[in-house]
Amino acid sequence: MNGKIFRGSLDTIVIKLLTDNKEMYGYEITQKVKELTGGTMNITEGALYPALHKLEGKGILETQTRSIGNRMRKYYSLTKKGKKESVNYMKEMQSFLDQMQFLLNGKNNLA
Amino acid sequence: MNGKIFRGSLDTIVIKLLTDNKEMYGYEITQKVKELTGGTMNITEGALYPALHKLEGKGILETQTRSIGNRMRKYYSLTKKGKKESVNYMKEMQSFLDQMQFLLNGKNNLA
DNA sequence: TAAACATACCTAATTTTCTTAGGTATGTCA
DNA sequence: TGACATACCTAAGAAAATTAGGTATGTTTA
Repeated sequence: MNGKIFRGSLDTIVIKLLTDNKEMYGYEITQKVKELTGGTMNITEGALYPALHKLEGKGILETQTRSIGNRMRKYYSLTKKGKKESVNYMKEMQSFLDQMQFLLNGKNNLA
Repeated sequence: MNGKIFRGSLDTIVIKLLTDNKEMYGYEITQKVKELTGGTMNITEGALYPALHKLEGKGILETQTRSIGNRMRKYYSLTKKGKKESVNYMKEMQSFLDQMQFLLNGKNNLA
């Protein structure tokens, strides 16, 4: 993913998108993130596909492969477990965002 | 660093602290972050020292070693180059925080 | 109609950045 | 004196990315 800072946030992005959209396929996810961020964030396929496989292996995502014409698409959706755990992913990310925002904007040199 | 999500943000945290505090030594940085975040973020020394050495190698930080009694402290501060580049580090992090906040809170499924 | 580009999946080698688990040495406090 | 804090460090391994491919179909354009 470009923007450089992301390491660790890809899983959370995927899970959030699948919370909002029920099911999505890999390529669709890359396009959606590009669209939502006005091109600022770009998920590379080399990062995304292994991440999807990992989340499936963990039982957080499940897949359903469908043929669209002559093309095949692998749709990902949250499992029951994934829906439960998504809350923790969001909380952890929000906590990080808050702490980081505080470190950047807080008046850190008052002492 | 604990919290799991941070990968990539350590450099920015260090540079921000050195923007506010002129000069700090390694151990002081770990304590300061713990203090500022109420113990939520903990920078491990195994992550910090290599990061400091890397930033020094890049010409972003410079060091001055001082003896405090029989103890030695290695003080880090921003170089001229480091001060210039710090702006970009902050901008990039802020942009990430904004985008991420939007992805988490934005109404992503209106379409 | 052939070339280029978009869609759609994937992997492997390498790099970056972290965790874990040490090591060394001095200072302080119970 | 033994534990804990201060203060520096490194090395092995894991995790998650980048980079650079590969395969195949569908669409657009020169």
